[in-house]
Amino acid sequence: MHPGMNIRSRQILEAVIEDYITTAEPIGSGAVRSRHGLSLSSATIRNVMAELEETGFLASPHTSAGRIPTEKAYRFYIDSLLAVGSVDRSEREEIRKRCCMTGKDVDGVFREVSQALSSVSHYMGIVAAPRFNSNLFRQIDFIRLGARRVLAILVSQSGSVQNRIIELQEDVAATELQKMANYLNSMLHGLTIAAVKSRILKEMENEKIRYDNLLANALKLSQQAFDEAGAELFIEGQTNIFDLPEFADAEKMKSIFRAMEQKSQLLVLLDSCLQAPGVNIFIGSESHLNCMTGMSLITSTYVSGRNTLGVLGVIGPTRMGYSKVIPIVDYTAKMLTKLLHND
Amino acid sequence: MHPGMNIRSRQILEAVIEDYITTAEPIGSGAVRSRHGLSLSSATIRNVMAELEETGFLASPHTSAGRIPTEKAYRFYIDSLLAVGSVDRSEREEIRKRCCMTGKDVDGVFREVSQALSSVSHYMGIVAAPRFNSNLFRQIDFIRLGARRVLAILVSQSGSVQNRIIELQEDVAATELQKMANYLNSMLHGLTIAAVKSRILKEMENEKIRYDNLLANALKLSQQAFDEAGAELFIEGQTNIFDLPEFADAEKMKSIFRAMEQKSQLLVLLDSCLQAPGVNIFIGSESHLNCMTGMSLITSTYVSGRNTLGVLGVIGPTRMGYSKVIPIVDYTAKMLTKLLHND
DNA sequence: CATTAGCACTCAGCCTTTCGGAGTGCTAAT
DNA sequence: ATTAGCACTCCGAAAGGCTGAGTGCTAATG
Repeated sequence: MHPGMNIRSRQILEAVIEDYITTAEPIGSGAVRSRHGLSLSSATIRNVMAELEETGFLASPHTSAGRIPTEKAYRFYIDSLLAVGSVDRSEREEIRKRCCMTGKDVDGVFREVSQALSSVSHYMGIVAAPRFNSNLFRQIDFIRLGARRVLAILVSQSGSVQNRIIELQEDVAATELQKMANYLNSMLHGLTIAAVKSRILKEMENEKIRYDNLLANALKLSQQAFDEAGAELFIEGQTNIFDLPEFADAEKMKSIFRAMEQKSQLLVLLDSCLQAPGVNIFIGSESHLNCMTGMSLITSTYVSGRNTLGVLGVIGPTRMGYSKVIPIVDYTAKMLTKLLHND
Repeated sequence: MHPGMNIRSRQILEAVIEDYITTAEPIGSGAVRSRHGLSLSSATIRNVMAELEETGFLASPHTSAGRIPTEKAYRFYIDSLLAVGSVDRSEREEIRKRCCMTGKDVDGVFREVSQALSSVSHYMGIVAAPRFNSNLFRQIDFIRLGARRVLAILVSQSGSVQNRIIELQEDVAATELQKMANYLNSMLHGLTIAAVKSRILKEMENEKIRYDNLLANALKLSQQAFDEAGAELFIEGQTNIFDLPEFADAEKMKSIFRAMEQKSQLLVLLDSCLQAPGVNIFIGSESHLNCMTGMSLITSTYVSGRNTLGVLGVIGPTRMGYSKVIPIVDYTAKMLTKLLHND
């Protein structure tokens, strides 16, 4: 329980927050009274609201407007007041329907899940694909595209496929490439991609192999093939936030789109969620990203066995419908976990 | 030469168009005179401009504003007036620098080219990847992900990689999958993907094969693997158009983003360019897409040998800097052509 | 002593009015 | 044919006024 926060204050704070979430407009004392059947006069509510402003839970845009919740208020709301709802049948249905893999690209699955999140929540859906690095190696293939050009195809245990084009110094025959792939496949079987990388470096030191032209080349090739790629982030439903009144103004739209364009900052934030299993919530500045001003992020992790694979979530305004969205994110993460489980 | 269009009218029309391209504001008779050193009075210019309005080349937003060019004017400008410039050294440099394949994903190459287009033109870059269908088959691979889940990896001659997750009725061993892939690879070698599909259907009719469980299953699998995927369209630099004054208003931003989200309409338009080699220009409504109101599209095709592979281009406002952008699109298309050429 | 009615006060948002400037079309002079 | 001159139009910014929602304070009330 928060100091200086009796039952009545909590009720009023809750009322303000919930009304503000639905209307996006400052809430006045009268509105609290009429919309929540409190047997109090607006004057009393005004007194309480003034108090809540003093303690930092409410703020007023200007003297004669109603009050709006501060980040502190949302935090308190989520930690102490919020009754987390459940996911509607129809929404569950939609998420489930979209969570199917057959006939899709692996990336396509993540994109689809991201779309599901955005469509059900009406905010932006976001899915960070598993870091390729922490995945288990499954297979490598080299395909000769041209005289000096090779396509490397990497497949991980979870089924992610990456491909890289590699330019060579000299021509290599297709049969040679096949041999190289065979050699690498047997050597690297069952290692994590991270381990693969260090193994390749170690092998390259090996005197015997150094003088075997084929193997030396194979290692050089594979080294390029495993070069770190930018982790993939699927953000969908950006146009959803266009309809929110707080982003009606062109300047704010700009800044949000700019922010979503450079995904690296977001990735850092999402990565930090990998350590914290379950649902995480970042309200406004809690994310320490200035691109997230006025926005909140709800995340959850999807796993495979004991391994945390990745993070997904919803980005919306700070006044987002937490009681609805939290269970949606939770449910979707569980669905994706189930989906990725190869029995 | 256009009827009723003498030298002076052309000069004035050109002046209005070029000024409007740089300022985005209606151009008055005075502005034409002062900014273009014409030895004519503004009154004369006014007369000419009134004439140009009659013939449909200019329009005035209201009585006491200057004139803005119509689509007809842009069309005339491009067909008859425009001195197509060349690409600046520094811009060529940037495009060239970005057009490199090593270490990239195949899709990554197209995305990068799209980014190059947007960054150099300051509008939106757009690249349609080659239609998988018209590509030549190179290789198929099946990887067993789990008891009833198989990952199919398709590689085309050009190096595009597609992967599909396929759910099976029953478990299939990895060695079986290998055999299936071998069978398909030898059968389908050198066909176009379109031919592959019909070949598979035909084979499935074959009585002998019908009763060979392995082969029958292989065909069923491959059929799913070759199921049409949405063609890929890479649109980059959407935030560039935020800075254009004509899209400063929130409503217009919305509509553009909505339009870019559903890429299918654009794909149809781009597909139509596949037939017309070289640079194509669609001014405003010429694209017959209402999502392109007020926007123009400049495209060019990239090829491999005699085959047209795909289309790339730039989307900007109708008042875009054609003399700059046309050579950029042209140059980039040629770079991509060169890039994709496997010697 | 907590609660409430009453009241003066504030201020964003909207509407209206005003006004200047940029640009036009027309006419008469060159 | 060209141009100077002039009356006219109309956008858009600036300024003023009004309204209504909402506040804080005070004094009355149970």
